Amino acid sequence: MARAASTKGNTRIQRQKTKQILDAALEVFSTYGFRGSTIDQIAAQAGLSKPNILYYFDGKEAIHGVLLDRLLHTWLEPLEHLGESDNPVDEICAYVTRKLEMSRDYPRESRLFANEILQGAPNILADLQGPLKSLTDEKCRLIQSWIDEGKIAPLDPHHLIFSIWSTTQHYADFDVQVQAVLGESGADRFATAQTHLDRLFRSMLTPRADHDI
Amino acid sequence: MARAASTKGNTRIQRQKTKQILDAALEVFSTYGFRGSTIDQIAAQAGLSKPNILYYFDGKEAIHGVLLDRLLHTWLEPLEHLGESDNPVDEICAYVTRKLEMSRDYPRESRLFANEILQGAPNILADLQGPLKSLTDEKCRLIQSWIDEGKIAPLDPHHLIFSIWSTTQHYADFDVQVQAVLGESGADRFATAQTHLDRLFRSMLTPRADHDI
DNA sequence: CATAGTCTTGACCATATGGTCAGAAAAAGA
DNA sequence: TCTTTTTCTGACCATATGGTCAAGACTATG
Repeated sequence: MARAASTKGNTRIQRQKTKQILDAALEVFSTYGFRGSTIDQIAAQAGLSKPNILYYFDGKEAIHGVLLDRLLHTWLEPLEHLGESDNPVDEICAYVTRKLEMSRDYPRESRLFANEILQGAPNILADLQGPLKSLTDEKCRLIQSWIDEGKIAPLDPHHLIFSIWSTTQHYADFDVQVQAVLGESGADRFATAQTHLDRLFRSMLTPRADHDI
Repeated sequence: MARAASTKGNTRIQRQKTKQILDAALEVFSTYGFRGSTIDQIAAQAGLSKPNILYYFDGKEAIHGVLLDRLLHTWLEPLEHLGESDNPVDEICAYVTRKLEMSRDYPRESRLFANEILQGAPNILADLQGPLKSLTDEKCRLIQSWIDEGKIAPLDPHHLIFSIWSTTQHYADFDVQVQAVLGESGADRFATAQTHLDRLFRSMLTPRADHDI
């Protein structure tokens, strides 16, 4: 009867099929973007018929919407865990590591997000200006306090976060380019990236004698 | 009569209209991606009729192809200028600055490129594996020589380049997010980013005493 | 100004795509 | 088993979109 507009989850079959569809949709949307994807593609990927897809979801946009909702949650989580610490440099580097691991383990989510932002974030602009901005501002105040205490080198917290996001997500969003440029030696790209990024941010964050800068 | 398959350029009108169309197409493609864009959109943006667009180009894909060709040239140029220098740190930082300026001045080109890579680079994969890889490898050897001479700190040249690309292009590709997070204070985002990135890469590149690492 | 060549467009076509629907098939209850 | 509910599908519809074409409008030039 009356049920959630876009997410069924009562029956066993409903749970299984919705999951199946969302996984297929993530695969397709993250590869071709929203407008570049078709319900038929999603159906084929999920091994279901098109009308069957539309039996579980109210339309192409509804599927996309559910994916974006879940994505935002997943995406914000690591930053939420950036907390108080005796050693802020390690704390931030741990965040970098975590973000890189997400690029390695959830590249589809990263590309879905990138696609959405690239096209002007038509569906998640409010979330960016609301929850994301709030959380980011909060963490920037924390970082600023570390700077004031002299625990990390002085820098612009917001841009530090942008640098972390961009460098780590690059390995998911631009993986094709990364692999093309690295060629044969690209097999261990995430391991070498980990070493590189840790060194990059550690060297920037570690406070040093005044005369160095 | 016989003329270039996709680029007319003989008559004055031809030059003007092709330019007009390419500019409109860049606007549209960079915003909605290839499959998300329609010839009608491009026509509207260019102030021309759809058949008129198709009079100058052999189809949607041909327009996209021309844009990608030009893009690759424009995109590789800054890296080509990374050359010998007494002060490698300044040289690399100048490259960072140049890349950031390109994000500021040519955001559409950056997004067109990002869209193409995100979707698996179907049209430029060969260029990535060929010219781009060659150029990158060459510059990495140069960077490695600087490392060997002790002029810059030891690091992975390829990943250094990835970090430069990602951090600078982020300000074009993810501008919506950057502005959402920065809010009111985002007006001077490119200026503050410049300061931040210069500091970031300078601190990583500057060699220091062994005991520091 | 007449003519050849260039440019432009309204009308049209074929296909792709999002979405609907009536009814069949399968599960779940009784 | 019989009934009810849920799940599934072939056939279908309306629209959007890439692309064509014949004919008209314009431009340069002899």
